[in-house]
Amino acid sequence: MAKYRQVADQLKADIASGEYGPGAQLPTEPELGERFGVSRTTVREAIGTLSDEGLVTIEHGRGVFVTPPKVVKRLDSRDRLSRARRQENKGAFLAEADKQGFTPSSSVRIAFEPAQDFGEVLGIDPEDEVCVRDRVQRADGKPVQLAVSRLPREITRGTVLEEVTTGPGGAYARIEEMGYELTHFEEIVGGGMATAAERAMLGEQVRAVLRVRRIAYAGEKAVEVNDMVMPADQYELRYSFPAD
Amino acid sequence: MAKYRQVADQLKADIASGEYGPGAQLPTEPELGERFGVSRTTVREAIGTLSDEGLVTIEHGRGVFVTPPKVVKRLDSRDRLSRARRQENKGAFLAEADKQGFTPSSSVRIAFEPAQDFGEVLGIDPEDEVCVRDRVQRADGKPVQLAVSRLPREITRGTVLEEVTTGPGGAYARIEEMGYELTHFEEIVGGGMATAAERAMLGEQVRAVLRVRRIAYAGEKAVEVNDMVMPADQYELRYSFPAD
DNA sequence: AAGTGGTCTAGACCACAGC
DNA sequence: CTGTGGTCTAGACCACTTC
Repeated sequence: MAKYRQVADQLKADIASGEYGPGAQLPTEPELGERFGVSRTTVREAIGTLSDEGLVTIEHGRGVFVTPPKVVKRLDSRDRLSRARRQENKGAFLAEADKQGFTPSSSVRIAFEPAQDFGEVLGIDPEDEVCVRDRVQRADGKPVQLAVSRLPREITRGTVLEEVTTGPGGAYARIEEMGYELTHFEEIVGGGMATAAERAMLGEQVRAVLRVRRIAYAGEKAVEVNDMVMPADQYELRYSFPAD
Repeated sequence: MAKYRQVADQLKADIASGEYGPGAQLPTEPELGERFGVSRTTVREAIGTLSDEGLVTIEHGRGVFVTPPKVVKRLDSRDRLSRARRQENKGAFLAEADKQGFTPSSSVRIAFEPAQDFGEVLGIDPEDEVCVRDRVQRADGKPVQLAVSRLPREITRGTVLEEVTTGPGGAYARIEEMGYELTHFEEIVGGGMATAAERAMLGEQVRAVLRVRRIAYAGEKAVEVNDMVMPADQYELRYSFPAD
C-alpha cells in the first residue's frame, strides 16, 4: 500500500482512539515526516486525504487541527416554508435561524437579466427579463449558504421584490400579496465538490456541497426558482411523504 | 496567483471553449508541463483540482479525459416508493431501472446484529437484534449505489426478508404482508466526500457522495432504516410538498 | 523573527493499459 | 515493450500567523 495511505490510516486511527481529540493540533508536517520516515510531501498527501474527508481542518500558518463535530443545521423544508411561518413574519432563512438559535444576516445583490436557460423552468420566454436576487446568508457572521433566486419580472416589476429588503415574511409573502397564491414547492437535491468561486465565498476549507434547486409554484405556474449551495457537512435536509 | 491555479484555469477555459470536447483526451502531464513551463508536479496539482470538480476523469495508464455529461438518475422518491409501484411488483431500485432504462443487478449480504445506535431510530432496545441487508446495486453492471437496510428482527424473523431475494414488489411489499401497513417515509439527505472504502466499491474516481437515510413508518412505528450512499454527480433527488 | 502550512522544482522509480 | 498516470524524495522559497 502507498506510504501516504499508511500515514493517513495511522493518523485516522490516532484520531479515532482519542490520541488527538476534537480541536487538538496534529504534529507539524516535518515532525510527522520524521516520525513516519517519509518526506514532507508524502505527509502532506496523507493530510490532504484527511482534510478531504473532513477529519481535519488545515489552517495556513497555524497548523492542522482535528475537526470538532459539526453543528448540523437540520432543514425540514415543509415546515420551514409553511404559510404559518410566513404569517409569523418569518422568511425561510429567518425561520431557520429562529429554530436553531443563530444570528442571521445576509447581503443581497439585485440584477435584471434575460431568463435564458431559466425560461424553461419558469415557463417564460428565454428573452423575457427575470429579477435575480443573489444572496450570501450568514450565521453568526459566517457565510453558510449561497442562494440565487430568479423571478419573472412580470411579477416583480415595481414591487419591493426588486429591493434589497423584502419585508416581513420574506419574498414568498410578497409574492402571495401580488396575487400568486403559492400551492406547492419542488426541491431537487444534488451535490458535488465546491468550485473555487464557492470556496472563496463559503470558506476555503469547504469540500463537498449540497446543491438544492427549489421551485415555488402558484398552481401550474412557477413563480420562483432558487438555487442554493451549502457546505455538505453543515446541513441535513429532511423530507416526509406519504406511502401511497 | 499560484501557477497550478493558472494552469487549471487555462485548462478549464480550453474545455469550456470546446478545444477539448467531451471525452477528449488531454495532453499528457509532461506535455502540459512543457507547454506551460512548469514541472509535472504542478501540472498534476492543476489536473487534481479539475478532477475534484468532476471536469475531467483520470484513468491510470491511459490518460486524462474530459468527463462527458453525466446521465443523471432522477429519483422522485414519492413516486418511486408508491404503493402503486409495489403493486406492479417493482421494488424501489427496480422501479428506477424501469423508468431510466438501465439493467439493474445487485448483490446482498445478510447479517444479524444488535441494533446499537439504530435502536433509537427504530424504537427498539439497543440490544435487540436487527436484520441487516447490505446491498451493492448496479446499473448495467456498474455499482451506482450502496444501501444498508436495518429492520427489527421481530418483524423479519422466519420471513423471506432474511433471505437474499425478497420477491415481487421488494422488501416493502413483504413488510406490508407481515401486517405493517406503511403510512409514510422520511428521508434525511446529507452529503460529503466518499471515504476510501466507498471509493473502493463505487469507483476510485468518485469524489462527492449523497448520503440518504430513509425511514419507513407503519403509523408511529419505524419498521426500516435504510442508509444509502450514491455518487453525487450521478443522482438528483426530487421532492414535492404543499405550500401550506 | 520564528514557526506553520502553501507552492514548486528536477528527478527517480512503480503500476497499469494496450499493442 | 512503450506510454500513461501514481508515488516519493530532498530541497528551496513563499505566505500567513503569532510573538
